[in-house]
Amino acid sequence: MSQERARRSKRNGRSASVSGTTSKKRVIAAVNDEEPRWLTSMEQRAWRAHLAAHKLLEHRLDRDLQTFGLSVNDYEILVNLSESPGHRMRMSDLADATIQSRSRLSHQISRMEAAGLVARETCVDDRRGTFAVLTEHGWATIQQVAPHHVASVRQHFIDLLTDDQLRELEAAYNPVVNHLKSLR
Amino acid sequence: MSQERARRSKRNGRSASVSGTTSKKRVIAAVNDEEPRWLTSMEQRAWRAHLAAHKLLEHRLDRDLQTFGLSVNDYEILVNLSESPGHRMRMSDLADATIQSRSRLSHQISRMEAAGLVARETCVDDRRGTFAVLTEHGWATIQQVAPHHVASVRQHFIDLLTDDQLRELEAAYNPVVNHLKSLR
DNA sequence: TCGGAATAGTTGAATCTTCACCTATGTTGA
DNA sequence: TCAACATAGGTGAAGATTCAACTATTCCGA
Repeated sequence: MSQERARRSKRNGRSASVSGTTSKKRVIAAVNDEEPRWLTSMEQRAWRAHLAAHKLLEHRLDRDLQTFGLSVNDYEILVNLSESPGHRMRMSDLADATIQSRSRLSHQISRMEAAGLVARETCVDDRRGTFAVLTEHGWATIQQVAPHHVASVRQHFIDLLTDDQLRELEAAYNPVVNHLKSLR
Repeated sequence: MSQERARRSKRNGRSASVSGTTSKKRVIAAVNDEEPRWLTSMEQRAWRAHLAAHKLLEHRLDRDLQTFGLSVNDYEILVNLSESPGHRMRMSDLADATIQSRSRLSHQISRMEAAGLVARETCVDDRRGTFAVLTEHGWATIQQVAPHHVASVRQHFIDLLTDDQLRELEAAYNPVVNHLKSLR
């Protein structure tokens, strides 16, 4: 996803090879002490199925949303705002809810602002803060697009699974989500 | 993921509002005929768990790989090449295997070539073709990094699930993957 | 109450991805 | 056999994401 660190290293005159930071050495030691526990073929199939399904799904949903000039990221923002009181959220809360960096959200909101979907409002309680607020156009857009998006999600995902499978999937992922959120 | 279509529309002087292509009208008709089948709260929880888990996982794995100057995309390429006879694959096959566009792969391979991880070789059988080939450095890199990456995948995903859950997950996703691949 | 630390958010530059277009080679059928 | 078409891959520009650095405000302890 990002090769910036490597390039940065190069720019700084450090090679991308194994050596350098203390934390890296610690990580390496932790693994070098023992024989790697490679994935069994079953584990590998599950892991690769997850990766493939996600990539293909996101690509397909993006395609379907393109019809309306939206990306899945745009859609996610619109949904979050539309479900919030006053159709507004603090930037940080929105960044957390959509699992992305504040910087990325800031750029994204700027683009959506330019497209007339949202507006920024400064927060009176905490003058450092900013609200992202749904505009009329944003609200109209999400209402119009939502049925189509749900249809896509059903067609390409939900309706291909049984209720039991969906429940199992949720039960399986929740610990993963909690684990990873605790690391942030 | 991509707002390009929307912007392009704007550039072309067409609005991003609902109207325009024939295919769009068809899609809209298909949905407008009936009341949208909204997701049940169970379905929604499953869908959102999938999305959250994937985002968090990819972010974490990227972080862990950054230690070695690689992205998950780089890693995936290296794995595919290292598992192929002669440590080489045709560009198109590699693009299919990693589920990305040829253009994106081409840029990616150029960057990895610059980093000394892979090389391009022209194909003698089909002179339109190109092989991406693992270099010594690429091979050394994947061998060195793989144990750490597997440890990450285990720590943040595999080891948090039971064998049954993994099997169910694979069984659930395979139809989705097949469905979506058939659409491409 | 003052000054340092923490928090909220933005910005610019570098990198990565997407799209449309382009070249070169191979395939096919009239 | 040769013209039309299809396939393999690359390229440049525009858009999206990341990282580090920055401003402005708030918090908090001495």
